Amino acid sequence: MELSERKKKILRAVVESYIQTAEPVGSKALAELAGLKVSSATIRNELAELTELGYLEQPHTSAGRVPSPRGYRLYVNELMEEQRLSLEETKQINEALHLKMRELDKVIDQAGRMVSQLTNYPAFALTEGARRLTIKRFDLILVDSASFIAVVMTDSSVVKNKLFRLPAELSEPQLQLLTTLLNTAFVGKTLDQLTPELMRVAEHAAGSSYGLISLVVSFAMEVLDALESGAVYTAGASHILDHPEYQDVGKAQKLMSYLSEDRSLAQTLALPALEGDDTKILIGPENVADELKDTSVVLASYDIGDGMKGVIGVVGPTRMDYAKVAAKLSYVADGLSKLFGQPELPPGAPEKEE
Amino acid sequence: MELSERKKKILRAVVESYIQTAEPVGSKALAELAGLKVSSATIRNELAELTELGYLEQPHTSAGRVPSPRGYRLYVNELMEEQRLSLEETKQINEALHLKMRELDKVIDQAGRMVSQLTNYPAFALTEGARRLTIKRFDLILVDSASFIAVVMTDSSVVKNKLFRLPAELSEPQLQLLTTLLNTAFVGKTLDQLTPELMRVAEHAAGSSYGLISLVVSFAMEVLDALESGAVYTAGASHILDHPEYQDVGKAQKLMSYLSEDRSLAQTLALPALEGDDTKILIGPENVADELKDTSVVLASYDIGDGMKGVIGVVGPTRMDYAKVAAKLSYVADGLSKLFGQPELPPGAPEKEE
DNA sequence: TTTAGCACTCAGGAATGGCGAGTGCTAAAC
DNA sequence: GTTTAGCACTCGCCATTCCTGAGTGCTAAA
Repeated sequence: MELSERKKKILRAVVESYIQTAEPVGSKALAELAGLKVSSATIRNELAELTELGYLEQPHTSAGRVPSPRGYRLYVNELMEEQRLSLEETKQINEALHLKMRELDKVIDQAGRMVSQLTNYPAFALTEGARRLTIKRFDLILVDSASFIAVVMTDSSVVKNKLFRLPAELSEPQLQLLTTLLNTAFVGKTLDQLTPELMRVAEHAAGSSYGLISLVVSFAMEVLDALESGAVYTAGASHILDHPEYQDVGKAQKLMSYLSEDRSLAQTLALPALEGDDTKILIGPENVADELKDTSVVLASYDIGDGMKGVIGVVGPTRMDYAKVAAKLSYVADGLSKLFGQPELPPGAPEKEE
Repeated sequence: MELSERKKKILRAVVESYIQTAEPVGSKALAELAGLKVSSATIRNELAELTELGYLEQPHTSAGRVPSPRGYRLYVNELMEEQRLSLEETKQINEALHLKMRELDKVIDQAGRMVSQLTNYPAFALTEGARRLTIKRFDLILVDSASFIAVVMTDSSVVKNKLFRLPAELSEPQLQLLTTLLNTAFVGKTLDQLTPELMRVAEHAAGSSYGLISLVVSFAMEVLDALESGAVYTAGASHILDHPEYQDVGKAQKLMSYLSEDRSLAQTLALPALEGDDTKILIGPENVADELKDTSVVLASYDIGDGMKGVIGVVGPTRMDYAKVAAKLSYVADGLSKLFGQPELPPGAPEKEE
């Protein structure tokens, strides 16, 4: 059954007022607020029906009404107006995203922090790890006679490095030899294929090199493993204390400790978000995780190129300003996608804006 | 005036009991607990004197005693027994430190998290940034015909990289030329010396290369800047909610927001800690920062080689288990120093244990 | 110097009562 | 049929009061 226009209008007013004040809203306040030219009594009747239909709840008999999860759902689906960000906000976001050294993990971490700051809710960002990666190239750079840096590049174009200090001297030619050896024996192999036997063979070919091959390959394996298993960043957990629903320290603590468990976050939240393309909103009991049953989550996914995806999201009380949060979040997610897709333009070249 | 043995014994018992229970401790409980063969009345007299001397405080007339900051100070200086870590704990710490890819920032971040988890207090770790750094070497690696990776190495042997995507093709010889150019013109220069003019000259010498020189040098400048200004990592802020002194959400929030301000953390806490070598304990009002006046901080410094230092620390209520925290913290700090000083041993080589 | 005894203090919890916001229902008005 | 005014009723919140018990300081005896 479709709700009458007036009921919708009232429901919307209840939700928006409650989002602002965190106080149950009564018939009298609504009569003034909702732009309807009816008395509080009429509104009371409507409220009673909306309550019966399950869109509103009453904390106790003599209190005003509060939206139920179902009420929020209806609001989000049908009544909420898409929020446009101000020019200033978009500018701010763009700048923040383009700033700083652009290493994959740094940017994503940064984006999470930014979203948290922007919305005043805790935020998280995660990258999916799924595809089997391989090493595309090894480089060894001599630092001084007793140390060198190994640079490995994966086929997803991520580069990681590590400094190795040696117990003995090493010459440039030796290093060259090692490099060639590494590049012929280990490039293009997945994690499983980098077997101990393979290492032993290569080690043998290298002659007396203090087991350097194994060291570098182990490092490469660590890199592959870390990338394939994805990463989780959280930021701004302390923001939950800003909101009156978490005056109860126990509640706040529960949510916080949930947020700091990277693994459960990834598993219970990443899955639903990666399916659709759009922004997703999960309201209270719609969440799978028990810890989030009275919490809402707004999610947006982004592309990091190469077919891989990530999710960025915000957690807050069900009384969350969904319109604003969703707008900001999806703008940031789009920004991330573009960032990873777009070629690096030299400063002189014409820039594309939209 | 030196305190009598008995007074010390009582003070110590008060501190330790209060650390455990967070409840003011009364004369009767002390009579049983403190291993003294005197009655509660005697203890009352002693307590009264200790209170007069400023080592204890009374929340209100009819409550037990609580250590004052001065009491804690005496406890820390003279009465506290150094805590030895269990073998299991040291093992756990060592493993955690040696795990994972060993990039400077990752390790330090990791160490902070570990300390927080180990102590159940919020922790932070920061690296000092002071010395003027220079770039020691540039490497450009072709990824495919339209992108390359720039690898820069500083004279402190830190390596950072960034992927550049180009709007046009680029060949291996071109890249070689650029590399040589970069290495002759910009190596050994400090941040200030990397002037726009210098860049323009080099750009000219490179001919038509889409302003790539500037791009790479800008990146190098970002790297230098980031390294010179140091970094701050915080972890486990949510742990403050575990402790009853922060049942008051307002207090918790204040401390949390202080902890998330990297800058003030670095300035007000780093300075005192970097002077001495040992573990430092700052109790309540001994802290410079107003936000920490009723909070204690335990600090330990570590070496990251090359004359540079860092600080790792823990924040908690004055009722903190100083002995345990200090032990763990200094163990981790030592571990870090060793980690950065020690050569990388190949797996076959004999390992030194202590 | 230590101890037992005792009157005193005061925070914290339970019990009480008034207040007011908000409701549901009824009956009249549109 | 819908809307409105009126009114009795409910119940959370707040302030007040009272009571209890832990812990104290003081005094006088051991």
